[in-house]
This record gives sequence, structure tokens and C-alpha cells, in this order.
Amino acid sequence: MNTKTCIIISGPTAVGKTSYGIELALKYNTHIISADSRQCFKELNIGVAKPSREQLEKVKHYFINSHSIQEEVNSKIFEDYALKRVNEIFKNNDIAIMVGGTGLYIKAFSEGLDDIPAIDENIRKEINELYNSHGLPWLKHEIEMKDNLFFLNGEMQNPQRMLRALEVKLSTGKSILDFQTRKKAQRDFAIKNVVLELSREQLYTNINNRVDQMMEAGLLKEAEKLFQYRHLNALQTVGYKELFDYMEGKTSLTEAIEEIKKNTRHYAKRQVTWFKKVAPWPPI
RNA sequence: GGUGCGGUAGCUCAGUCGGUAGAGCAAAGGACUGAAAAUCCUUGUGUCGGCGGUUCGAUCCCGCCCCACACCA
Repeated sequence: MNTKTCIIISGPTAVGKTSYGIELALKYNTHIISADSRQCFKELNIGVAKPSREQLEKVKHYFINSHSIQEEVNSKIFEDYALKRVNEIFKNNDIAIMVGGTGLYIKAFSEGLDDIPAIDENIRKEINELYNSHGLPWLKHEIEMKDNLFFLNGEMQNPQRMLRALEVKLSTGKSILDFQTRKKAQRDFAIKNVVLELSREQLYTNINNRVDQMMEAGLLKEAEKLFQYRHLNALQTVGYKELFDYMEGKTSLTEAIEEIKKNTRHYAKRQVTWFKKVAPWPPI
């Protein structure tokens, strides 16, 4: 009988995951693995609401400041990383804590991803360039010709999914749908999910206040330093992209701040939707 | 005070050659297995500023009034 347990704390942004996780980690005298697709980047600080230096000193965190915005980070990389770290923690503890708002990363960690071969970098680049110059009609036609299974059953209105399907097909000769078995991986430890919630009103108040605090803390200056990297995936991030628009003269600063608040609300709403599917423990 | 231009969905506006109206954004709901703070889908009844007039019928034409903006005094 294996007694190892990972407690996963999830929920929308600004709900209070960070401090709750630290409280729990101190109680169990254990470490935290962050499950956040942006806090892992050492170059992003104010805008991604990282734990404070004091908090990071109190409890050891993994996947915080662990990567550079220049590196590729995705759900598969997270799955491998987190599984490795959780086993390290289990050498000295029965309990590990995971804290984060990136639903897909938590799912990858909990249930695993299907094994799809790595994609040739050149194929990905070529497809993206063709899509950028020829647009959606080209992409649709390409998939109809090359991956009819996805054409008939896949998300044919979502360019990102379509590009992924096409790169898998061109790279492996098989449809991405053939890889997606939806079999859940069995982990050799137990998982307990805690989904934090707040009323929509309270959550939105927290978000609006936090954005104001971020601006006071110097988010604009941080974004200015990162302006040259704005094309990177890591910078497709709420709180930065809106300020890049301001720097490029597309909006006023006031408008940019309102956009950050609005986009954060949208983001939080998507997280709420995602985590509705997660079976909570303990029942609150 | 005069002239002009407006007043239509929470916001910005389109439109109806007269048959009670529709886009974007917001808002709400949802999907999501290597970009996930990303990407995508669904949902639109509102005294069409007010009161009269013309008309079978007015949000649309006419008159008066109210409000906003601009210009002239």
C-alpha cells in the first residue's frame, strides 16, 4: 500500500491559491510544485503574481523561476518535470503539494498525455509561415487533403488545434486523433484535488485591485524591458501584451490597464469553467 | 437666442425608400492532450429621447418639446 499523496490546489487567478498552498506546505513540512504556465519564467515577475521572496524562502517551490522565456515550455515538458520533482519530494515526505491555475498542466500531471512523437521543428515553422501568409482557408484545405479524420471530427474552427493536427500528421504520417486514446495514466501515488472558489463579484474585485497593485509595483517598467521579446510565446500573457500595445501607440495607458483587468477576468472565467470538471477533495 | 448635427441593446454605432430592428465590444454559458494567462464555440426585446399629427400601420415622414455636441451671436 502506497501512502504517498499529492494535494493539488487549483482555482482561478486571484482566488488565494499561493498563500493557501504555503500554509498547507508548512503544515505538512513539505515542498510545492507550481502548476503555472507563466510563473516558471524567471524574466516574468510582477505581472504573473509570483509568490513573494519571503514566501519562496519559507517553502521550497519547483517550477518557479525554473525556465527562461527563450525556452520551450509546454504541457508535456511540465508533465515530465513535475513527475520527476514529485518523486524527489516523496523520498523524504508522504505529502507533496501542487499549486496552480493552468488546468491543462494539472491534467497532464494527473492523467498523463498520450505519447505523440516530437515534431520536427522545421515542419512546425513551415506550417506556421504558410498559415500566416495564406490564412484559414489554406489551413482548412490542407487538413481536408492530408488528415480527413481530423477534418471530419476535429475542431475545424480553431486554428491552433488545426495547426497542431497538421504538424502531427505531416511529422508522423498519422492523425493526431489516432494518438489520442484518452486512457488515463495510472500514477503510483494518490491525488487529492482542492479547488478554491470565490463569488464572481469577490473574485473580480480581487482581480481589479491586484492589477492596480501591479501597476504601482512597476509592471510598466518590467514590460518595457521585455518589449523586445514580445513575439515569444511566454509573452503572450495578460498584463504584458496590453502594455506592449500601449508602447506601440495602439492604446492609451488607461485603456491598457482596463484591458488587463478585463482580460484577467476572462482568463479567470475560463479557469472556473475548467476546474468545474475537477472532482474536489475534501468536499467543502 | 439662432443655425447645424445627433439622441436606437450596458457601451460605440449601423439600419429600416413607412410593415415594431442588427453588428462589434461588454456580460453570461461552454469546449479544450505538446502555444493553455493560448485558442475556439454558443447566447441579442430594446418604451428605436418625449408628446402630438399624417397613415390601415411610424423607430423611419411632419410639428412642438426635452437632452447632448459644434458653430454663430
